[in-house]
Amino acid sequence: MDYVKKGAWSPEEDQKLIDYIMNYGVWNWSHMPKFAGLSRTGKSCRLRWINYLKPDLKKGPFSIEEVELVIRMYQSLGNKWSAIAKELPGRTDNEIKNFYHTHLKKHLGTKVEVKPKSRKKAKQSNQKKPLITTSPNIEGPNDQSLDFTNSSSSSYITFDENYDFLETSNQENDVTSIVNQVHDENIVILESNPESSTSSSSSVDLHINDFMDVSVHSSNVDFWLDLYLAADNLKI
DNA sequence: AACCGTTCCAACCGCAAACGG
DNA sequence: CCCGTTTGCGGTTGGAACGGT
Repeated sequence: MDYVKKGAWSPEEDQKLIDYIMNYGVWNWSHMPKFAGLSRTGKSCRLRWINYLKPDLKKGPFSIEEVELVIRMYQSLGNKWSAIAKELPGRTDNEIKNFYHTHLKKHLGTKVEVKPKSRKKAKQSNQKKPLITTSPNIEGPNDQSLDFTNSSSSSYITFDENYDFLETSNQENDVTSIVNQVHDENIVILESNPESSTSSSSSVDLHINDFMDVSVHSSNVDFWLDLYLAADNLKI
């Protein structure tokens, strides 16, 4: 049985694959490695070409529009990565899947953590306030707010002078119509009224721990997206 | 500087669908 | 149809890079 190389591709292998496909095109993945002078399986060659070498691939971080599209399509299609990829030219199913698992999965529908830049500083300063310093949406002189107005819909969470929860608002998801509120020293759990005008049920958990991490749980995509965009803008 | 835990992504694997003789 | 082969898909993982101690 012939030796078959596995693992990371070398630049030389990449060049052989590119040269071969540019000259002869793709005709049969399982036979072509031999002709291209590659000790790889056809499967490996196909994957390398589709996910990394194809000239029309878009490289670099996902744009806000792409992130939004991935989130919305995942909501409607689930883990149909290839179907989602068809809507994002230049992005591969593997790339979208990786992006989802590394950046979105831990947040979407479960939890968003907006962390302070330095836990040490937060602890030293001994200040019980969120370390997010976007232009505060001031409701009163002593209020502190997390402001998400830099995305299309306005959302904010407001704290009073003791950094206790005051209110949260979202243009599309009116969580101010709260029917249930559980509040202990660290956690505020809010549940919006499922009977309210918005069709999507939602809940928001606000968690403030000793280091002033702020975590928001939401099953609402729009609300989550606001948080994602805010955090992204702040490079948190 | 060394170590260790975490994050991220390229690439693998197994399986299913599609193809074609 | 049937069956062997090829292609495509989604889940998983190995290891490099990074950050914290």
